[in-house]
Amino acid sequence: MVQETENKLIQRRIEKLEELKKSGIDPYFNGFEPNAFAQDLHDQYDEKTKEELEELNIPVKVAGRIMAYRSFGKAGFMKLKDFTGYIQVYAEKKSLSEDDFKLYKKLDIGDIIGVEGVLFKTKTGELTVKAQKIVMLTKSLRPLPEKWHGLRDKELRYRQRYLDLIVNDETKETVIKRAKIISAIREFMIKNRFIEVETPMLHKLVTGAAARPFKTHLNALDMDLYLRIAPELYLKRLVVGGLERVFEINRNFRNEGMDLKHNPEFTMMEFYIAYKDYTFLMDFTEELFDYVLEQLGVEDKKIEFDGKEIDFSRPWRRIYFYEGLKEIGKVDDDILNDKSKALKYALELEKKVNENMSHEKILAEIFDALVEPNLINPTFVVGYPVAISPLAKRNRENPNITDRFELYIAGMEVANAFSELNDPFDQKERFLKQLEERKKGDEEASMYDADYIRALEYGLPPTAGEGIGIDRLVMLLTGNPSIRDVILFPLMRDKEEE
RNA sequence: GGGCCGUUAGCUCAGUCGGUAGAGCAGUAGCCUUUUAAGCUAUUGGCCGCAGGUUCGAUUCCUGCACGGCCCA
Repeated sequence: MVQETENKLIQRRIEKLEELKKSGIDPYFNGFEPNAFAQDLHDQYDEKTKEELEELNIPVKVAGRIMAYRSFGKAGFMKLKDFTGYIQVYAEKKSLSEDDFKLYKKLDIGDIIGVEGVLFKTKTGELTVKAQKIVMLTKSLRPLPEKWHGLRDKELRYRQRYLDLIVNDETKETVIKRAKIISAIREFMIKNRFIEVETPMLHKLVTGAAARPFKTHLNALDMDLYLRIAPELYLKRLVVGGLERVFEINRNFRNEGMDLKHNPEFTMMEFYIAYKDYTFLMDFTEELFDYVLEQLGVEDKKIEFDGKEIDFSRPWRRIYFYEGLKEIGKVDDDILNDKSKALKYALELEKKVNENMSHEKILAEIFDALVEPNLINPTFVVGYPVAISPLAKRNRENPNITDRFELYIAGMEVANAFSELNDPFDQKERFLKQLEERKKGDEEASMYDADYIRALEYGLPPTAGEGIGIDRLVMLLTGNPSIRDVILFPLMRDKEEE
């Protein structure tokens, strides 16, 4: 329900809109094209002196939203915002037609206008457009948040992101930086001869990660489907098909809780490269980050995140999973060796575990609680147990662990990678093991994918694959400790409205 | 899922030891031709998140609910 007073503020603007129409002005006029953007004008002319600008007498056409309006009788200033930045406009009676001056006096903060005029510098040296013509382009009917404090309410910022973007420049900067990060990643992949592909979002089977899926239904075929939790098996099918270097940057959907680090839909890059193994991926990941940091202009390889300094200088720390538990988690040997002791310990840590879980899965929960938060600088955790790595290749020396790593930064899991299991017999066994886990109540366990086994029987070359959580990477590089601040429209509960 | 905190004008926030509210900005009416959160004068604007309880009386106290934030799982 629109509040009574808000109604009045809107009502007043609707009246202004009607007045405009009456005086023959189209409040949604689409015939004005700017020939300059705010930031470009500053870049080109900020260095020029007042006198030089007067001499040059440069005509410009700018357009944007009115963010500030300061008027005194027969003249005034407006701050106009376009997608590049801000440019000030000076409107004075003697430089405008009578109609345009009248229009100027009726403008509201939030209106989108076009201005034709010449550049000059004010007393205080600010580059400004002296208006000779003002055109109403879009009348704004709702009042903007306050100019000084802006929009602070996180709930409103997420629900009405358009408003957040109008008012809070940091939000726009995060969006732009996110785009830059993704472009840099894409460039790096393409430079390394990867091919970008898109694989299905609608899956018949839940595979490729340990997570609960969203269910949906295709009416035409009366078929139940799942939104994908990972593209993994499709991408590896492509490697079987001879696309030896593929990557996909796209959304995954996981039906699980939401918090600072989780949104039900999130963006991930997965990539696969034939004839390489997981040790290659560690080096490659370091190079990728190097490239992205370079593109962002981070020269010292250090960033600050959530009050912590994070140093991306190479090489990054590498530690075995079991070693991490012992050395960082201070977990005793008998917990590592005895499932019942591990279970008891995990319960003491208030983790959601039960006796149906494998020993390794319980250890992974303990790892989450005790080791993960302490991995601040980039750290590769290597050698995850087979039992919790159903798609990873076994280590040759120790068949109980896999050639797999996870990358942790600032206490967050940022990447997961391994040498791909390409032995169809072993893969079949692992799938069957997962089915058992499912029967025991593990809803996150993988389903059996027979077609994928068939693909492996044709032959998957030795391949290394990795997934990198893009949202978390963007969080790190933009300094936002909440995933909701790097996703434009994070999922929100419905709020009762009208 | 549990704990703590928040929800008051369009926005940012005060406040009421229980007697139905206030500022700044925005708006409106004036004055003002180089402002930078422009200034000055006057002024409009409130189901104090929703529902119930206690009370002569609740925006305030209690309970429940909704939404959000933080912490834990």
